[in-house]
Amino acid sequence: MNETSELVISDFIEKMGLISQADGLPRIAGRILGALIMSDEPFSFSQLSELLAVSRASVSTNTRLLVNLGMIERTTKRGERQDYFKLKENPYLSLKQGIQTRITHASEVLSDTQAKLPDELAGAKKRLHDMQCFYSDFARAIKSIT
Amino acid sequence: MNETSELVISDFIEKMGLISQADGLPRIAGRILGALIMSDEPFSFSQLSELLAVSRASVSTNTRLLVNLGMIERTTKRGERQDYFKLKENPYLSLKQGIQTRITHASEVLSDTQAKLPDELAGAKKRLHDMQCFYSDFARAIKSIT
DNA sequence: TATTTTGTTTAGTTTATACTGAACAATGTG
DNA sequence: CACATTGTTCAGTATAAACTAAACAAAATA
Repeated sequence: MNETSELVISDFIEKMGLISQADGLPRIAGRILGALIMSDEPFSFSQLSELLAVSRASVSTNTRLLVNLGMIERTTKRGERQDYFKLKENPYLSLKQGIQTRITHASEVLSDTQAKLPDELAGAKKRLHDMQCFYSDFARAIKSIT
Repeated sequence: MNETSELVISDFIEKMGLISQADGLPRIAGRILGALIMSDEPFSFSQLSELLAVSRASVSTNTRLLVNLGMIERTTKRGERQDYFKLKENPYLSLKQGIQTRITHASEVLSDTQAKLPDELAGAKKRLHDMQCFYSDFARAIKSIT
């Protein structure tokens, strides 16, 4: 591993932190993800803490978050007491599902409201309907991704 | 307008605030959007401030945000000094574009990093590639929405 | 010109949340 | 058993963002 590569990698890790933040996840979660994407071997709990220069508490909470999201998984090594972490096979599947959940919820709010309104409020019902169409198209498009 | 409808409407406005928040926008922006969706007539600046019980400053910043996002537009009325606001014709188009921008940015980070890495790091390049595939599929799916 | 209306901007407050340090429990090791 | 290692939890701090009040500028009105 030469110096240039190391720079590219640490750069990528930081950028993943920012992307993560833009998606509403903690910056550290993104950095952990970035580190695991770049590594063939699983990272140990303390390795992550050192590499990213963050507290063990943050490693604990953010790895759990990513595990719950289904993006990484906890592994072990023979003769080792530490927890290890690696990318899951299809890390983006659950990311997709998370987005779907949010869209579905919005879509429900829209159709519920539409149903509750009297027919006199035709304009509002129309606008709600349009918006819901957009959301269901959106949901369908995402569902189509393999 | 009967009482039940008013309740449904104020309920919807609050829910739009929460949805907006989940999408990374200010709660008040969502509430403004909700109010405009429900109303056939444009709302004036001060009407929004009163209806939603928020400061004029918040109305100013959040309406501007929504105008910049292309979701609402500023209008006027003959003989009136106040600004008015109403939903744009296709409010979701630009919402879609915003998502596309974010995805495109992430995709670029991934391909840039991939390009910079030496071929020895085949595993990392593979994982970057997989992730980028997901993002470009995602972008394509969204682009397909009318 | 003085006053009111209107929207913007800025400085400060409030609120939410990311993050840390330290205490802790569980488990392994000598 | 004493001690070290490891991950979690909790209380507190730091940070970022939403929101407000008040000062402000621009324009209409009197």
